Amino acid sequence: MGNYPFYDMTLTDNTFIGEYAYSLDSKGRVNIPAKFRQSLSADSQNTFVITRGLDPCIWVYPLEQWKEIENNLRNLSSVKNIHRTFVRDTARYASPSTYDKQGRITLTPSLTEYAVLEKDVLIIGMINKIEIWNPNTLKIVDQQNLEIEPDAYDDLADKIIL
Amino acid sequence: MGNYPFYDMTLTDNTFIGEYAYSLDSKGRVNIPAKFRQSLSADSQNTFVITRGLDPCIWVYPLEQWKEIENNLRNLSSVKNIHRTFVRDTARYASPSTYDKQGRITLTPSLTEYAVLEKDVLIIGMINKIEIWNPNTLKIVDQQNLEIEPDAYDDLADKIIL
DNA sequence: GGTAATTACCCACAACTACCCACAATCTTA
DNA sequence: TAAGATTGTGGGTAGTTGTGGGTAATTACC
Repeated sequence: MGNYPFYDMTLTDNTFIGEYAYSLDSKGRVNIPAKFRQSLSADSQNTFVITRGLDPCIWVYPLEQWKEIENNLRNLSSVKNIHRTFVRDTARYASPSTYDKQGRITLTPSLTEYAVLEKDVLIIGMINKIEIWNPNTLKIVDQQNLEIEPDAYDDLADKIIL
Repeated sequence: MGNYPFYDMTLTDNTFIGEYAYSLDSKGRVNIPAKFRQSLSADSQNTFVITRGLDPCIWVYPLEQWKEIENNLRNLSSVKNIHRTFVRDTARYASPSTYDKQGRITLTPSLTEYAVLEKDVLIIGMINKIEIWNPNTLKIVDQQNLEIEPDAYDDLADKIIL
C-alpha cells in the first residue's frame, strides 16, 4: 500500500466495498465488479481464491490475501488431530480462479451448490474479501441477524463509525 | 495539515460546516459545495465515499476519513457472526465517488432511494462528514427531535458551546 | 490412442458511465 | 461599474462494463 503512488491509492490495496447485482451464466461464470478488479493488487495476478463462507455464501479472496491464510495453515501441526482437521476443512473447498478478458471468474459446481446460487447473485465487498450470495438467502440471514443483541451491536458501531 | 500556511487552515483539513441547497440532475449527480471541495484534503484525491446514514439521508465521507473506518473494520473478526454482520452492513452500502470537472459526485440509485431524494436536495456540513437530505424528510426529522429530553440536550450544549 | 466432455480463450453487442463542452448565474476584483 | 473568474446546471459522446455465445485447446474416459 505504502509503495504505490498516491493517485491510485484506492485502486491498489485489496479493499472491497459496495454491493452489486450480477447474473450467473450457464457456464458458471460471474462478473467481478470492475472496481474490485481495479483494486486487486498486482501481486494477486488477476486471480482470486474462492471457497466456502462461514455463512451460506461464497468467499472470494484476492490471491495475495489467501497466501496469508495458507502460511498460517502451514504453521499448524501435522500431528495434532485438531490441527489436521482444521487444515483439511479449510483447504479442501478452496480453489483459485483467474478472471477472463471480460472480468469473470468461473465458480465450481460444489460451491454454487453450497451457496444455493441461481441466476441472480449479489456480490458484496467485505473489505478484505468478497462475498457472493443468493439474494434470497441474504434476505433471510439479514432477518435472522436482527436478533443480535442491540447493545453489543451499538457498542461495536460506536467504536468504528466516525 | 500542519504544513499548510495558516491562511488556508480551514480549507485543508476535511472539516465541513454550513447548509447548501442544490439539485439532483437526471443522471443522479449532485454538486459538492465549492467550499467543501476546497477543504477536502489532498490525500482524499477528489474522492468521497457515499453511504447510508443512520438517519434517512446519505452520508458523504472524505476518502481519507473513510479509510479510517475501513481500518477499524479490517481489525474485526471474520469468525464472530456479530463482527461479520457488522462489516457487511457497513461495507455493502458504501461506494467511492470522485467528483467531476464541474465538482459533482454521482449518487447510486440505491442510496438515492434510501434517502428518498427528489430534485431538491439539502447538503449539510457535519464537521467530519457531509449529509445529503431531502428537505422534506429533514423537516419531519427535526420535528421528531423536538421530543428529545431537553435536560440531556442542555447538558450536552453546556459542555460544548462556549 | 481415439473420442467425448470440459475448460479456457475469443468475439460481439447493448447498456451504461465517465469525461467533455457549453452556458447562465454569481461572486471577485480592479 | 465593468470585466474577469468561479460556480452550479444541462446535455452530448466516446469509452468502459456486463452478458451471451462460438471455437479451439485441454482434460478425462473408454
